Amino acid sequence: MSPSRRLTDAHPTLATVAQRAGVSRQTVSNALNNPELLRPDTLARVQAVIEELGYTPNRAARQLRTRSSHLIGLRFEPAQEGTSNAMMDRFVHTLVETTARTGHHILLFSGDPADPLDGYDELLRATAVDAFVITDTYAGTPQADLLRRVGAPFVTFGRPWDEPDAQHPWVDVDGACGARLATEHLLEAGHRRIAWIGWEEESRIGEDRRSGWESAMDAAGEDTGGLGIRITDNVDAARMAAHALLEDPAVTGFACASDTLGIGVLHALHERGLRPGADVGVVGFDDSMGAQVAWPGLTSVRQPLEQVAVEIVDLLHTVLSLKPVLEPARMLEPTLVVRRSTQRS
Amino acid sequence: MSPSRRLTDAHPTLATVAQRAGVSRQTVSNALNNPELLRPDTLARVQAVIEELGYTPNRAARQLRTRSSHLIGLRFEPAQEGTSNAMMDRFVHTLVETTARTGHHILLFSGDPADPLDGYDELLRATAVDAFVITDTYAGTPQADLLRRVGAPFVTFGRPWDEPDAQHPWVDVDGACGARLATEHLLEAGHRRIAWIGWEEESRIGEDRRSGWESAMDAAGEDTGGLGIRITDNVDAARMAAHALLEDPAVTGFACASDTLGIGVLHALHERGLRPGADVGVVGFDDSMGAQVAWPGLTSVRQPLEQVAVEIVDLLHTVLSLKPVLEPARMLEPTLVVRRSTQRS
DNA sequence: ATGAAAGCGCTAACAA
DNA sequence: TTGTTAGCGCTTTCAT
Repeated sequence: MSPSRRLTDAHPTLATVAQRAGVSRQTVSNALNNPELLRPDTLARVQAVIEELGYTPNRAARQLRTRSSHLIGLRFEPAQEGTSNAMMDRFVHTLVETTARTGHHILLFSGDPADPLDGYDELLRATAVDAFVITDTYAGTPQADLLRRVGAPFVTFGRPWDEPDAQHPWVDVDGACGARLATEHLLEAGHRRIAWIGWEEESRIGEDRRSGWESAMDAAGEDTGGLGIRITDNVDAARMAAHALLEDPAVTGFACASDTLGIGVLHALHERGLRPGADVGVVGFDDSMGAQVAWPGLTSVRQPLEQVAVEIVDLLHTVLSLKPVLEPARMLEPTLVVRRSTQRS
Repeated sequence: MSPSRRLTDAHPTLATVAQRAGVSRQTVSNALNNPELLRPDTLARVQAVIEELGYTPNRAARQLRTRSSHLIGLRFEPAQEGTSNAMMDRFVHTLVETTARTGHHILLFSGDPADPLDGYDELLRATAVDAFVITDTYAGTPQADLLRRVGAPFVTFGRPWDEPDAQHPWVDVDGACGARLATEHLLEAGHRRIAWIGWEEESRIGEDRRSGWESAMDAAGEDTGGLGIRITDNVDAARMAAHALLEDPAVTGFACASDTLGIGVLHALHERGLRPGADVGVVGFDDSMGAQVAWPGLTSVRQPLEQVAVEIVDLLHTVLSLKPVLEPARMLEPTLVVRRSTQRS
């Protein structure tokens, strides 16, 4: 058995490479960061030694010198309103992959859930990260205010609800558009009295989505009176709300603010012996695992999370390069994933 | 509007604090790292200045000097076999919180999915991380071999299937125990012929779980012939497998390797007009969102992911402190979350 | 108990 | 095109 080695052992440095290649340390540094400055043969020689020794620049030293850690901070919360865990996973994965393309990594940190600002300042003062991605913007954007104040680069996933003309870069998904898509889809299937089951009024995301339902109904000349319900995000609450609404046999469509709510409606239909799709159309929101496995399949609005991540990284690079941000606000459109809960046949 | 400031501006350093407090830089450093060396009044004075200036030591400089980044590397994959996205989320969150308590952060990196080793070596050579947490151990542990070879500290979530006496520290959840729990629960509810719907034979995790079903059935004196099915992890495959098994009316129980499979069984019952719980008992695995929202509620085996994370961090600290690891292999037991799919009433 | 000196590995600025 | 010098902010060692 070979002796256990510590991480620190035997790491070649610039000096090792330089000596071996018969050049100065600076030349090796240039070979890495400004290869066009070297004569081709010198470059080749240096690169060969780098390869041979398996040399990788020490991050700490580089960071100390350049004041750039190539680390992007992301405060990692448990499930958030409007963003189920699995959604975060899709988002974060693309974020990791996309930032990796420019040698950046994601640094996860935690913070007191009661204090949306917790954690940011310390990482900043320690110069541990170059920038932040902020995801919990649904309750205002105090983090954005803080970071703007201290001049730290950041991009948010989520628009600044309370300050529509805040100048910071953000990417968001148009929830109203998603709900409109859902409602129009139900209208096309022949449903007229389409109910909305959404979240409490305090939820900005919830109200935004609801507005999409309203506008689609208005455009179709349908009355929404008594059809818009606000409840907590919970299967049973939705089940009971659906039962109440279904007392009126004219109600044959449900657009919901989440898959959880949509599944609650499905349960109510089941209990009433109504057939999802054939008798009553139901659309959820988020295209979560629940929507995929629910019986008989729940049509749902899917957010382009991968694209959100890509756009965020793009904005991040612009911000970090100190270039002016041409399009600091980017709204992406969700799509509808059709399953049997809205199919008549 | 205040002028935009770069991250680098105006960060106080040791020297700033020292000057302000009228001591040497060294004394400030000691105030931070060896406060017991200072006279109480000096310490108080220095701490006051640190507080006043909002000083936080520069990570890069400290890392360069101490060769410790306080960063833990975690390769972030999309959904993995046996670990749904939402599960990873629960696990990672606790990991972030627990490591934070000792000033560590999680660094996410990606790697070529086809190469389980991709990414590790580079971070190691750059001395970017102090240690790794490895989660994708279901297909062997080549990463562990690599890291052991180069002497890098790490802990795996998942036992070394192919090398049962590998000496590296790991934490895992006893899947056989979980399946046994599920099967015994069904037996207690009065079911005798209990089928197993699991994954393909190549899956170590799948075979481990299956063995728990077998041992529980054996202990109860029940024959398992023809009752153990191996399919891909997919609702429809499970639905069809369940239909086939239900041709034998004596089959009234299903233990499954995942919630997806359990939900497939629920769909089959529904199509046959059988009542989950009352007529046929079904148990899933993972306690995912699907199990919670499935109609009428799917009993499921829940992994103690939070505890897994805590144990991993504990092992990590031991390894990083170069102390001998007393209990390098830790097997945790899952629990059963009972819902209506196994309730007779 | 406190201070001075040295150096971790790198790159920016300048000199050759 | 390449080499020399200096210094990023910190901690370790040794002297006081």
